[in-house]
Amino acid sequence: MSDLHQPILEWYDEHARELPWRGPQASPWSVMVSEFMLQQTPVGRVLPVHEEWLRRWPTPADLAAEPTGEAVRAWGRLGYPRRALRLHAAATAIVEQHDGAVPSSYDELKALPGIGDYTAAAIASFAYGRRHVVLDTNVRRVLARTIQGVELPSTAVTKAEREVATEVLPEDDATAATWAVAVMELGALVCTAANPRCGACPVAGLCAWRAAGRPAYDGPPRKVQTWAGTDRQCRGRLLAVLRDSDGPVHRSALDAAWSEEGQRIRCLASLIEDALVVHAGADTYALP
DNA sequence: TAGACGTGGAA
DNA sequence: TTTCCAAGTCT
Repeated sequence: MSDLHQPILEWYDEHARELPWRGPQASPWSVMVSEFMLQQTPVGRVLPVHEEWLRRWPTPADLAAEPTGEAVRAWGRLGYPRRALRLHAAATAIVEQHDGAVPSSYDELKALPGIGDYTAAAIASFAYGRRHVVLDTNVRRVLARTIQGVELPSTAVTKAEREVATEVLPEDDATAATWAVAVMELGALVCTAANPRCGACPVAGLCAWRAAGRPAYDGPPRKVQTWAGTDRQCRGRLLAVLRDSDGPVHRSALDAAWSEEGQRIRCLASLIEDALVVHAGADTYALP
């Protein structure tokens, strides 16, 4: 048993946030919806949307029965709206292939649209108490610091990194599942990327990075996301017009949302290609 | 495997 | 004001 286990498990027991997708009352579907929404989106912005989704669509079948456009609209401003499409597609697959119940195995989950390694492990672990290596950015950062002694993990998950995560995973399913969420929570609340609160950390005394004097990140430059003027910004503007409209909108409304014509046309075409937008009629567009 | 893919809050 | 980035996935 790793020396990290007990302090982190005890810390989690005392400091864990109460979130609607946690605890015994949360359904696997609630967990699944939260995991989709939390992919690259902060908890605070997910909270109200998740509540609305679970109220409106308490089961996968409820969502699957809706047009995909309703999922896109209800996604609101969470960002990366293709996640709404994939969640809808996953719900449809669950109805057709799993009798409407969120599957419990990693392999079955991984086969669903929008579910990669992290999300499959997270749902299996958090919703069903299975033992899995749950390797998200928080866990990677905590292990990079406490064990490897570096400020931040590499860009991509390495084999060695996964081996370390496997080695520190508790043996039994229940403890492994709690461990997974506990390490994530520690990374989210204490061992944060920018200003870690080592004074509040239960394993500060065991941390290799702290012992080394908290050396600054010394790896390849991390890519900076440009934003202004990008296709992503343009697509976001166009989709927002449709999302905020009850029905189809005329082309002129989209023209007003983005002045650069070539880019606007290209982005509208890509939104249609992605099935986030449909050509509703002569010069009118709508959510699918 | 590097790049595309939204959004808004914090420093 | 600008930069960074938050529970990733897909191609």
